[in-house]
Amino acid sequence: MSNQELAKILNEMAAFLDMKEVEFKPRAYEHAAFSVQSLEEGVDEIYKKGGLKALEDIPGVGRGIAERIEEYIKTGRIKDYEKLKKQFPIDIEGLMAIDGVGPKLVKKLYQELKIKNLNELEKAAKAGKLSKIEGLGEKSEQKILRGIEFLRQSHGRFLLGHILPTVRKMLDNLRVLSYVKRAEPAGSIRRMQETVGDLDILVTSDKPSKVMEYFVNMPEAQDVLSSGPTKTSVRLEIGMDADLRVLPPESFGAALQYFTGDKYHNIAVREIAIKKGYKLNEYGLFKGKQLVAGRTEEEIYKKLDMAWMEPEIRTNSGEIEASLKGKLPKLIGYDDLRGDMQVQTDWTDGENSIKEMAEAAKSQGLEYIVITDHTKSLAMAGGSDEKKLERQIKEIDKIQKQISGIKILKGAEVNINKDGTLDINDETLKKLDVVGASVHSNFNMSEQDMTKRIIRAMENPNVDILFHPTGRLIQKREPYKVNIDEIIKTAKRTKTVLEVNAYPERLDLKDEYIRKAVSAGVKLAINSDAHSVAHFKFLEFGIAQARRGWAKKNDVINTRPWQEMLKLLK
DNA sequence: GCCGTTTTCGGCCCGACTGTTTTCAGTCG
Repeated sequence: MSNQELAKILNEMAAFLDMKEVEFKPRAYEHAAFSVQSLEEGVDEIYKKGGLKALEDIPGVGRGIAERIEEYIKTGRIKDYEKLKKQFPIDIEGLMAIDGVGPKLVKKLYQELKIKNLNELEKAAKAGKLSKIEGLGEKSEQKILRGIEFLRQSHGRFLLGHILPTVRKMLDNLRVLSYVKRAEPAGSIRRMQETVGDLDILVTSDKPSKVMEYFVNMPEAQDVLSSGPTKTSVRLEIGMDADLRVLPPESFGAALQYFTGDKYHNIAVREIAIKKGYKLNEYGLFKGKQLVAGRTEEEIYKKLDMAWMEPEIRTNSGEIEASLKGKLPKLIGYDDLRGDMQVQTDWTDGENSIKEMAEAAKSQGLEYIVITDHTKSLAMAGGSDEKKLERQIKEIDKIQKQISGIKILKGAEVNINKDGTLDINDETLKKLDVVGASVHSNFNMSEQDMTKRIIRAMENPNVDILFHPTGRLIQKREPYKVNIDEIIKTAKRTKTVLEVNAYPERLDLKDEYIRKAVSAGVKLAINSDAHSVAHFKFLEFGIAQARRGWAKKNDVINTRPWQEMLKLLK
């Protein structure tokens, strides 16, 4: 059992209760599900330590849900859930994943047409049966079909690194229009989340209708989904939906605030506003009908006695309390990195030469890079053996003499064998400035064996950094099973640095693990894992990831000059 | 079902847009 599974059940219970038109309970179950999902500890651990009482300490979990969690831990089932499931034997999660389908529609579909899952819904829609139901029509039927298609294509979310360039270009194009005063992204893009569901753009303009007209006709827009005087939605060519909202300047900060924080941050902030006798919406902070703040985010938070929070941490996971107490961390900045400690070249699976990579890094403003080509057991990448590494060391010395303004350090991305030994001997490793170790094979080990394997590698006095510590590929491959708490503990004990790999598909460590590592006092390195000169720009995503994990400049070793950085290694 | 320097009872974030209606329910963020 896992928090993930439990959260899924609680969410489904919320949806079933919505179908039954029960009041308020659905929100309670949703809230509990979210809390469970974002817990750092397993609910079974919490229960073991503190029993029912400890479960009730989880936000949104009271006596009732705590007892159901207890039942789940003890028996692996929740009777109330099974009762609901019996009443509605349907794949409610799958159906509600379709855009425009909510619990009420699911109920109607089940009662009228006995539809229980995506396939049956698709069949009914294609047969024109949906439009015959009262309250639905042709358009709803087509919308559902498009929703199913979209879901199948993309799982509905996009990697930040894949879509950000397009988004920035669109924003630039909006900003140069004479009738657009400001244009800013909000939502998950402004929070720099690892994946993005859709795009929110906020604009101030004295000619809203012209902005809307531009937006629906811009080359990136493929379909117009809805269009009104203040809000327009389009589907972009890249497959993502984009919402544009036009606002008066006196409301711009309020709208930024409203559309940037995730749902849970916003609920918490609005509740604080209510307690102080205000109402907060996207147009401003109001006392009765009087607008008291709205032009900037800062003035709104200030009225609520809160310090302004960086967008990346607005997820109601402690930032509200820290803001109220004036104890927000100063997060690492986007200009704070001086070096990149994982760079591949054409000596193995990289695209470019050592010199080309060094020059590209220099022109991006970096002071140093570490060359970390793969080693021999990664045969597919032409990994180096000891001899090839020795030759590369000499080659780097030669290139360093030809190039100034950037330090090229010698390193390797060494494979961790199945038993935790490395595929390069210690004598050779000692000659390198930086040794990164990583898992590239035997992903399907038990958690216990994998953890032991990685710990053994970290205990090697030559291993400075554990590269992409969990091995996940977002939307493609699950992380291998590993006990992250043990890894963090070992990192602290052995002074091994943990990597925040900035490659858009990896972003590994993920934010919640970064936060754990930071609070354990473990040092991090943010690296691009560049395989070509174009990849140094990925560092931005690694920094965003670190910021979402509440990392400060001081927690990240490659914010320091290279001489100082080296002193922090084993 | 949860929660409390407004409450252990009585509230629960809030507004825009769509589609199918003829005044509004449902969904979304």
